[in-house]
Amino acid sequence: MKTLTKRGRPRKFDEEQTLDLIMQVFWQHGYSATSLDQIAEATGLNRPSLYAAFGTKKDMFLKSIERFADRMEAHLRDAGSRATGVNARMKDIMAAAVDLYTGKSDLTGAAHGCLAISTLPSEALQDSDFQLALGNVLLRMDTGFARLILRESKGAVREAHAKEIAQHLALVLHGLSIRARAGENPEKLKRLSSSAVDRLISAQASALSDDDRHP
Amino acid sequence: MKTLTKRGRPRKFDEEQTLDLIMQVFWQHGYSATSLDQIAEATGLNRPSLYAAFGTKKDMFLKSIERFADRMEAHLRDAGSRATGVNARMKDIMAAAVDLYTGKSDLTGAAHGCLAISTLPSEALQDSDFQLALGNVLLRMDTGFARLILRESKGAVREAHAKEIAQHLALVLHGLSIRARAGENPEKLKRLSSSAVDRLISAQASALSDDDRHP
DNA sequence: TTCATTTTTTACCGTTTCGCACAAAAAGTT
DNA sequence: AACTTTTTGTGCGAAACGGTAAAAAATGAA
Repeated sequence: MKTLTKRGRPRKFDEEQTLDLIMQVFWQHGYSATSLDQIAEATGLNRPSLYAAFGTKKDMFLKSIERFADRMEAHLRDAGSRATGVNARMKDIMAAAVDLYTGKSDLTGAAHGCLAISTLPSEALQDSDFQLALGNVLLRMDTGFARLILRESKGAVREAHAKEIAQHLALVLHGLSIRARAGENPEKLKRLSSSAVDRLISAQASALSDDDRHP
Repeated sequence: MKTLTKRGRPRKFDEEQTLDLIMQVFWQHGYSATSLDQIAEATGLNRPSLYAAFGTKKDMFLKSIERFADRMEAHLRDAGSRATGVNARMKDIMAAAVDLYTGKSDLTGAAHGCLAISTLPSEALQDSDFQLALGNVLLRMDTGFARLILRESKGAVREAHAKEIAQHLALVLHGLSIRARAGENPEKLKRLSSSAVDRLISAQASALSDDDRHP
């Protein structure tokens, strides 16, 4: 049994929601352009407290990325669990992603694009940990989409084929993030994602989800 | 008539190829993580000379972006001028982009992705000039692709439709840049781009280029 | 040679950066 | 009340940052 009541001076901040604040600073300014003073001001803490709780600036950034990836996956998984059929599910997922990218989600209130796609690439070549983190985000997206396609097609689509479609969808999603970061209109991005899903999935319609659409 | 022979001490560097070197430093490290000392070392010049010739760090970066966009457009335009039919042309363009992104082009020797897509997004929210530059790059890509589709379809595709397809292709292209920056395999990326083009364009095959494929 | 002009070079300025001592403060424990 | 433990606040310090002033060097013109 560990101690239930801690010994020393109590913290005046919640670690989880402080990490949320840290994440938002990185989300807005990227890694290199973010200073610890900015983070200190945004969280109301001073640098030694931050360092004690989260480690170095790099540690904070990687923890923010992982946290973002978790939130993002939950957000999209939730959005993709209502409609029926790959096409409709993917449209919902893309629309939810655009909401998140353009600040209509609860994660942040501004049009920041995807934290990982917006901030990791510029750092990826000077620190292999960042490049690896970026690769992990991509892989997570690929496998998530591929699983959705495989599960929904009930064996009508081979695994290699599903992986390919999943990567096509991921390519489009990351392109959407770039455009959101450039300040493009949310509704326009949603229309764009919807038509892209139609083109990328409807070609496989006969093999995928005719059952769902003509029950 | 202006003076043909300049008056003062002659420069010991060529402005054009020096800007190429500057561009490569930004391409590798991004904007914020690049220091003027790094640029000075890469070019063999010292900071005052750089400042006199190219202005501030921000000026150098924006000039690098514009230069890259010009080079990129020429590179892709050239690649898309050999085959016949939208599908084949777009595949060639995508393959040429992957070559450029993975260091097989003459512009650089390493897998850096797209300079604009890799480095501008992380800075776009703190400086509206950077966000504007990003938007310009996207617009240039969109209109370039749309023009190719319109020209190749000979009136069989309405302009709004062509714009939409062009944006789909641009979304995919930017996704490819992210993946190149993450270090993914060039051949894998080319296969991915080829199948994506097939899916995005073959749906319009009857309206687009049946003539070209069944002459 | 002497002067005017332009570039290079050296050196510096004020700021900001990140990480970390060090001591004060706030709690539980004895 | 005295001690232990943990966090907070102040502040340092060595380095890096972007930008520029001032001097030295290299050319053409007079």
